[in-house]
Amino acid sequence: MKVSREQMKANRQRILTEAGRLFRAKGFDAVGVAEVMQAAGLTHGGFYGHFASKDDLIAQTVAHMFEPSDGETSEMADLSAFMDAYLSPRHRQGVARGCPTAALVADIRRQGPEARSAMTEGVRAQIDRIAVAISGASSPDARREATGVWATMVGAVMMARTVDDEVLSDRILKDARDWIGSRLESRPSSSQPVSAGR
Amino acid sequence: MKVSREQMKANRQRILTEAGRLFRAKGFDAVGVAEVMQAAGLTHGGFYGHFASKDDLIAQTVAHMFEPSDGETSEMADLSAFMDAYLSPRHRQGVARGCPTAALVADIRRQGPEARSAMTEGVRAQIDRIAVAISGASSPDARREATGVWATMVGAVMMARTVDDEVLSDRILKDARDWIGSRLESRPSSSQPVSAGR
DNA sequence: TGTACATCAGTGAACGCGCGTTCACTGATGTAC
DNA sequence: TGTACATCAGTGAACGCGCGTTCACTGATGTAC
Repeated sequence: MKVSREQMKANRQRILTEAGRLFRAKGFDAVGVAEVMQAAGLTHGGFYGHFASKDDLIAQTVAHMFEPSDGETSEMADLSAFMDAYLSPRHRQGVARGCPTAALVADIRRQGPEARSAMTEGVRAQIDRIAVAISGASSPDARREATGVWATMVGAVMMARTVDDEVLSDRILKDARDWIGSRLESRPSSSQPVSAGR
Repeated sequence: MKVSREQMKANRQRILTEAGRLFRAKGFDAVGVAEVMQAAGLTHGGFYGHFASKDDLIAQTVAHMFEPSDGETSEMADLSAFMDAYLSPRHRQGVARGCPTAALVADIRRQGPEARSAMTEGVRAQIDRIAVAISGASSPDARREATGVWATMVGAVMMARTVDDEVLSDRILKDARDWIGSRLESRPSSSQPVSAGR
């Protein structure tokens, strides 16, 4: 049965949100269209009223995940706190609601151009935010350092998630945090906020 | 038709090698059993004479990729050269023959226990090798630093591979290299070799 | 404001393709004599 | 050493399941009058 235009928009948002969760948790291939629709409280047949194909859903979901969520500014309030949260066991365990970059960099490499370009902008924006948080502006020098910081964070979380030994996993997160910390603490730093994507 | 025992062993090795290439390039899901067998010069029907299932192939391939190849020692000859090669456009482009960790961390997270434990040992061994290369021994302090270095390298290569802007991609590799370099150069360092796996 | 009707979001059955897996068969290997 | 035969690695057709996609249908929405 037909639903109101607002309801339809809400349904579409719900599909994107649930797809974001499921894709992060299981990867694009392991999540079916029917599963996404069911998670959104709909049946699979209606899918093609919202999206042209599964690839289209993937591209739009990636873009959606990188859009700053409502409460967020594009500024990083407290770089140190952000790093603590990012490199925490809690974030390691919460893949489905965690950073889309750490969850999907590898998968997006094999996706279409829209998905890749959405992630590219996400990476660029994140490096800029960290650069501003480090030095107060996005100068080339600050971006250089921000790139190192961001690469370390993403790499550490991904390894910590794959490793099957919790002691090693905890150690990876902690060591990465210390490694970044000792590198940055010798710097003049102004505190600014960051977001990891929704 | 039956083949000699040696031939059969050689076939099995070829299957593992080709599977390693294909899995790194496309991920586990996108590569079929038939495709692997064809790459090894065989037909798909013979697959189950070598492996119990596709999952079994995945587990054994992961283990195989992390075994040091014939010429390699488990020592890292020159850490600086290793980092240069690892964080190079050449390695970024050669996923299929490149580092299994950078190619498959994300995919292995969703695989069975055997695959995960093989990768865990691979990560642990790599951190130890880097620790030895940094400080001459695998002390806790050295491992702490080695973990930061390795996380940065893996994270940078993964992001450089996904980003669709070659300028940004090159910059990520270079900035990560500089970031690590400036961090390590203030340290007393003895040179020792590393391998990235085959 | 109320009524009649065209629109169209969502439903659920069905289709078709690809892929993992099975199996009867083939013919070279390698062993028993 | 040579021969007969049992073994078994590899072949290719076939099966069945899951998943992306299509489509005829339903019934609430929202517009025309």
